[in-house]
Amino acid sequence: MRQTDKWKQTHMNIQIAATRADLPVKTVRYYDDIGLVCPDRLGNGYRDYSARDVNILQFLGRSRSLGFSIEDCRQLLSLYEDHNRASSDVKAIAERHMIEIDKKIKELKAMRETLGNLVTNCHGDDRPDCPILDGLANPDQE
Amino acid sequence: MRQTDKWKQTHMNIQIAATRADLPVKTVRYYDDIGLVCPDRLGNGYRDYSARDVNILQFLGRSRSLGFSIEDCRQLLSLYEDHNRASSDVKAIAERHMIEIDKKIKELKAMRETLGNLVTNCHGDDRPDCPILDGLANPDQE
DNA sequence: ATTGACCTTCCCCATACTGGAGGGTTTAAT
DNA sequence: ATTAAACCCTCCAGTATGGGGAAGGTCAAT
Repeated sequence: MRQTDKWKQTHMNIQIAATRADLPVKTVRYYDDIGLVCPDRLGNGYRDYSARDVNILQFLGRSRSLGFSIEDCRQLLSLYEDHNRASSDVKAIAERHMIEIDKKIKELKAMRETLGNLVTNCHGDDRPDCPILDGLANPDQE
Repeated sequence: MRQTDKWKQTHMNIQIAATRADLPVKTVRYYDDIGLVCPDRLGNGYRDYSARDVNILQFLGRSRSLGFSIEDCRQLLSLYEDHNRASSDVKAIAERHMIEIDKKIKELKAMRETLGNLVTNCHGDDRPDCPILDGLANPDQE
């Protein structure tokens, strides 16, 4: 049986699990190292991922792609697995993260605007005078 | 003479230089380590910053605050000091950086929207059912 | 038996600093 | 003159999230 035919197995090596979760093998190994997803081990020392492990890896992949930190993910995961959780706890984490994202967007937009002004004013030819450098050297000059 | 009265000196210790450039002392020392701003040294080994060094530190602070990487800053600095530069070289760096910023803004906005939808749908009370966790577990479900 | 594709651990690398330990120097006050 | 505070120095380790690669064990197919 080839590795790539093992789609219906419930136990698999790291590469198959990583492929199913759409994550790099290195990342999956890292998540084991830091105690996020620690699969069973086979007699030869190989990691042995279950279908449930893969589910959790996918959950992590999606959480990370939404920008949650590893520590946020750890909390979300623990809530995910706690069927007595309060949804307000989840919402609090997500809202806190949303505020962070909004803050970053705002910062980037401010940078982008300043930079855009400088770039617009720079003719960008062979001559040395450059409003971008002038602006970086002294932002208060007009 | 107190340190804080040394505003008119053209040679100063690291703390005064850092204060003038509005940068942490640690950062200024780091910029020396990586060869960005390497001041003279006094007989006792202390760094001795000139007014010109402070200018450059300010230039760096502003460039960094616009999100330029240290390596970008190194190039901008070298152009800043090269009076035969072509402004097009500066503009190219700035435009490349602007594209990066635009990309990040776009990514963050996408995250923010997805997250906003999840948060909006979560009632956020004591009950365990939670659209946020559901969305993270399976993003394709409605 | 061998080859190639797996798997393992371990260590270094990246960004741009930040914190702290351990120790020398200068300044101000006594 | 002494002492304490406030400087300064270098070096090491850590942050977050993995990526790259070496050295070596295992497995499947030829």
